[in-house]
Amino acid sequence: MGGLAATTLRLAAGAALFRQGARTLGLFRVLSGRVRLVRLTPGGTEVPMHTAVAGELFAEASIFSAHYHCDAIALQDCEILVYPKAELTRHLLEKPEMLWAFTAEMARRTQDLRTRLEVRQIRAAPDRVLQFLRLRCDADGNWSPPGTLKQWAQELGLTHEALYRALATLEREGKIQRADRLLRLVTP
Amino acid sequence: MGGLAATTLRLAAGAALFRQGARTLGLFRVLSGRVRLVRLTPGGTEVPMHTAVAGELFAEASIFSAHYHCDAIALQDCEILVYPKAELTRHLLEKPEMLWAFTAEMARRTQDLRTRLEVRQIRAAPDRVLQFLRLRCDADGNWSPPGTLKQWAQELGLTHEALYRALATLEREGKIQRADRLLRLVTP
DNA sequence: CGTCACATTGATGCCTCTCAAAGCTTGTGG
DNA sequence: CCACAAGCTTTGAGAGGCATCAATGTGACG
Repeated sequence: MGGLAATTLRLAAGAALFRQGARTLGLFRVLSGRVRLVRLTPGGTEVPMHTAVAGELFAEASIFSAHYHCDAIALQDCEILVYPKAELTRHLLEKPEMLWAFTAEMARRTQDLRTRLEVRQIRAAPDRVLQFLRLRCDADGNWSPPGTLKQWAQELGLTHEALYRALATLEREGKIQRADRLLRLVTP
Repeated sequence: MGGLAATTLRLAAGAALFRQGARTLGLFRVLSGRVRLVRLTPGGTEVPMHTAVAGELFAEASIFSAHYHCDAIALQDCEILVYPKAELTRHLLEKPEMLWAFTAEMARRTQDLRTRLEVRQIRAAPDRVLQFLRLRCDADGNWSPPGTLKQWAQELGLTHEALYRALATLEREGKIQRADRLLRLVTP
């Protein structure tokens, strides 16, 4: 964001940058670490909506809302850049090509959310994991979860036990291979 | 969309406006009827991403993509307005306030998708239905499903049997009241 | 070396999916 | 006006799988 004033702040692992219902300050860029956006169901379970990694912008939708609809929780120690809402708004309105890029980013978020929804519709845990891997792995079928398996399990909407078992099953069936943290998809 | 060329077309109930993977034409407005955007899981189940009602714009994300990521299926007989992609792009870039409104609409979509994700995380069918109603009902706690209960069940990510049973359970427990198509939420 | 969180496996129960069958509603054609 | 067909609605029975609770192993870090 060339020439846009911004302040940085630090966030310890597990700390909240903002909570659902809080007034929106603006939006954020992750400089280092990872931040997860989660909603809480009435039952109290956390539903991850997005995980922003280093370099990434997040909480875009908050520009158009007076209050946040999610909690933002640091998964690790983080450095965060803050773009104040008012300035950012002015900035975007003055430079249409910037706004265009911003809109394109939001479109990508939409696609990502739709993919999440699609994956969550698959009930069988092994199939859900498999589909997730298919969508995320590189050309060689490799992928590594960024963070713990427990965190990944939340992302998938499974208990961690279910994920462990699913991975064990898939490996037993020869559909994936595991080497330390690396997962390889064995394509038929 | 003032002054933007557009053509209209008709769509019979059940017909597809476009399919996943097809080249993007542009975007659409529903003049009458209802159109559902669905993705297909590898297992073949349809996952509804959005249901556009009369007056609503849909397939916005397609402006930034060469191919559609969803199927668009008419739930009823429909009239659809088509905005060609190239013209629309030019139009949006020339009028920043138009682009701003467009972006705001995308932000709303994002929130809607997140709500969907949140509701789907609730496993127990009665609780899921209840939460859906809480989010959708009016001030008096009333809501009516637009369309059949089967369609609603898909929207909820439940089998229609599970939905019928959940509604029966909720009514038996006095948490909702049913009168023909109308549902009333009994708040404690 | 002790603590704490993650990783893994076991046993149990509940709930949704699946398959099946029977009322009910709507529309169509004779 | 009635008979039939087709699709929605509703309820039943059975099974499989994930959540839950529980216990143990393992790794990192002070």
